[in-house]
Amino acid sequence: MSFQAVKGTRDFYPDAMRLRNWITDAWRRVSLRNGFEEFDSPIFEYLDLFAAKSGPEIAEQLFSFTDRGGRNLAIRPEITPALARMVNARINALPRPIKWFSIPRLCRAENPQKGRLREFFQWNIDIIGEDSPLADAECVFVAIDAMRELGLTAGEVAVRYSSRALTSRVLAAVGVTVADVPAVLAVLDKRAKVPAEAFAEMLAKAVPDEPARQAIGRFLQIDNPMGISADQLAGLVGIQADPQIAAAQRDLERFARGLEDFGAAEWCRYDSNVVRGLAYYTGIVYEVFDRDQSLRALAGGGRYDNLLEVLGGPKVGGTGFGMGDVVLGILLEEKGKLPADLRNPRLDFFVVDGLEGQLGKVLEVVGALRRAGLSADFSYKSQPVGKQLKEANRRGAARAAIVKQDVVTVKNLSSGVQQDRPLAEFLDKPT
RNA sequence: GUGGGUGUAGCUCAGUUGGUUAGAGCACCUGGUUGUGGUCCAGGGGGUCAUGGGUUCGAGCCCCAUCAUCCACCCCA
Repeated sequence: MSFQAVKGTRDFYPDAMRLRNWITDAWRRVSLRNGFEEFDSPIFEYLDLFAAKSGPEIAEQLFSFTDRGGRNLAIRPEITPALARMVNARINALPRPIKWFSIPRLCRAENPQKGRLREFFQWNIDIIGEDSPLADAECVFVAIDAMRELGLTAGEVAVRYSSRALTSRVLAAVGVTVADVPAVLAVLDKRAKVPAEAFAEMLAKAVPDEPARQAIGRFLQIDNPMGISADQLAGLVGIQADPQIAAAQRDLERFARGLEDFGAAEWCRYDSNVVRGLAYYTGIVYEVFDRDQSLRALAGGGRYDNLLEVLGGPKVGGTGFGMGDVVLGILLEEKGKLPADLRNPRLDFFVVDGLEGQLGKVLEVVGALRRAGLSADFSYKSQPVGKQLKEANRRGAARAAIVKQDVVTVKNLSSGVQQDRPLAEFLDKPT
């Protein structure tokens, strides 16, 4: 009888674990320096929490089960509902804006393929209780800050953003009913992913009215809706000017200016094709992509002003993004960004028995080093100095401490330089 | 759920129209050599050739089924 890891899951052997930590450590570092606090939630929740946010169909796409008390539970496929739940529970006590981050382990019952597994880690950055588009801009800045931290450049990844508020209002203005807007948005989301004819066909099905379709086409051509007035935009599309459209434009404009002030503008551009699926987004939305666009999105996010309310809280808006470890890992690997020294664990000292037969003294030295906060290891086997140094080298030790009668020879294993020191002194002050 | 590709050692892969006890490199273990390491040499462990059936005198190789995995579609919080 032999077992293997479940479909779509990964074992993290030490090599892979170092890589995972390298990424999550960077996420954590970046979060903290941008003023975010870490939180976490249980790995399973009531199924209804996810169903309330995403509809009952979601149950098919997550791992759910019934506990012995008859409760319907599910492993979290995302952490945002839990975030909303936690914030709602203390909404009046938390100082705002609430800037929180998390690096949860998530599971989704989908078929695995490139960049998509059934279990993964996802970095989440959220700002709740701040309506200004500057909060959205700050989130994008944080995403870019992380890209840079991991060694990626503006030539390798890009952020594409748009405004769901603007797009929705324009659709309404050309005559798409409120009920049909989600379906049309779903079609727009396909624009860059399917051939032009296929897109035209899908759009014709969703919007039977020919003039309305042409107006939508004109809107999609606009590549700088924040650089023109509401009247100009209305004129270009062929619709009536609308205060809500003007408001959405102003938000986009403040968002774009914020990105510029943050020094992040070169990473970002407006793209009307960005819609973000059928999610709960209400305002600015964005995705981070590799420039070659050979992979899935590295991250996606946007503003969600109704989510807390939908989950039983007050109408407090939020904005944020999620970034998964899988696609990011593939991109970093493909671009050769993984640091070479991830191959070896760091070891400050490897303690060598220089006289073969005084393991006790070796342990004494190892203990002293470890108490001093240095990483140190040794060989269990009694063997010649040469073999021990071979092991030290294999273990990636920076230095070897060769213990003799009353002397320790400290050898730098990269330069080969070595120096004798009295044992007592070394034990007292190893560095 | 649908379609396609691939399954031989821990990893990357050889394996001739089907022909004895299935191989290499890397990794691992042991020993030797190098003044105290990175080199080099020798040896070793490890494979029911994914699984089950079939064809054949004979199957890693051909056929069928199953399973796994990868890629794409659906979906994508």
